[in-house]
Amino acid sequence: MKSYDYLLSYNIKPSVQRIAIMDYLLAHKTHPSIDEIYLALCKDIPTLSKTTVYNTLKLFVEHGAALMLTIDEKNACFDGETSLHAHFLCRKCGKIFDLPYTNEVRQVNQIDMNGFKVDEIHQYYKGMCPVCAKED
Amino acid sequence: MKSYDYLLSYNIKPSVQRIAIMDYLLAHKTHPSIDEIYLALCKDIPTLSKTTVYNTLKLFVEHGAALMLTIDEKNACFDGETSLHAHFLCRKCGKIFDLPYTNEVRQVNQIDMNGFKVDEIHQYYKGMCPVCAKED
DNA sequence: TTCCCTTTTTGTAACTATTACAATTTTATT
DNA sequence: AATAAAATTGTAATAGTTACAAAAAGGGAA
Repeated sequence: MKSYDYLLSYNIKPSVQRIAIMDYLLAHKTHPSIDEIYLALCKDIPTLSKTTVYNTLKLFVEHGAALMLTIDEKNACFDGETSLHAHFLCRKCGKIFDLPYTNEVRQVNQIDMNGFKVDEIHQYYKGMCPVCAKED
Repeated sequence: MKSYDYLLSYNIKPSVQRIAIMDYLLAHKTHPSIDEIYLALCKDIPTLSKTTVYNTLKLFVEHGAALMLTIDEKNACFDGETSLHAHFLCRKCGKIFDLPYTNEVRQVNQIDMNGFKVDEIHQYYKGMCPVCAKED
């Protein structure tokens, strides 16, 4: 019941669908898209609607329980790991990797940069991952 | 004829449409979307097709003459300023602002991070801009 | 339990952004 | 002027996302 308590800690009322989606996010650190999550969970919850996946992830993001990544212009991707870290998109295999965060700006909560109130930071890198680079 | 030579310097063959689009990008540092560019240029080039705007910006990005921003999940935005800088999206007014780049990682060209070959870096902030923050 | 109210989920349809593609137009070359 | 190559255009298709109303599920109070 890990996801159950995790959701509660973010003030999200647990439900079968919400727990399943959070379970998936916490178990699969591959930054899955809506479609991936939907297709994977359909097997267990045959009545699952894609709209629910959309609604639920939107809810998670609003409550800070997940991050939405826009590093891949094709699909929004989601990350259950909400601590400060960077992302790398491999142009060849399309996978998204976690990388250490190297920015001077580190505090996400309402820090003040010349009057700009920042509440969310993203650090995106694109290029080729070690495996794909070796294949070249 | 600034855009003309600018395009040539990126090995892009100039055309009426390409020059108009690059002119717009260089004159409007507001990170416009495809639609904004299309609607703005339609007045001058009534035959302009939205497909051309898509094709042209894709070409610009491939040649390094422009950047595609994915900070706003709704629309891709484009930036004629290709030097290293960060972007800030205001959640209230939706505008995108330039901010100084503060990352330790500074070299875009094929630097090597633990085997990850990076060729593009994005630093995105979200929150509220000074003007909108004052209105609250 | 049953009734009633609220929340969540679902499915369809609508909408929007983007891409594919073939036809047309323009440009460059001989 | 004729031809080939490149660029542009318009339409149609695709894909991702959202709106919305109906159905289902959950949660007290009588």
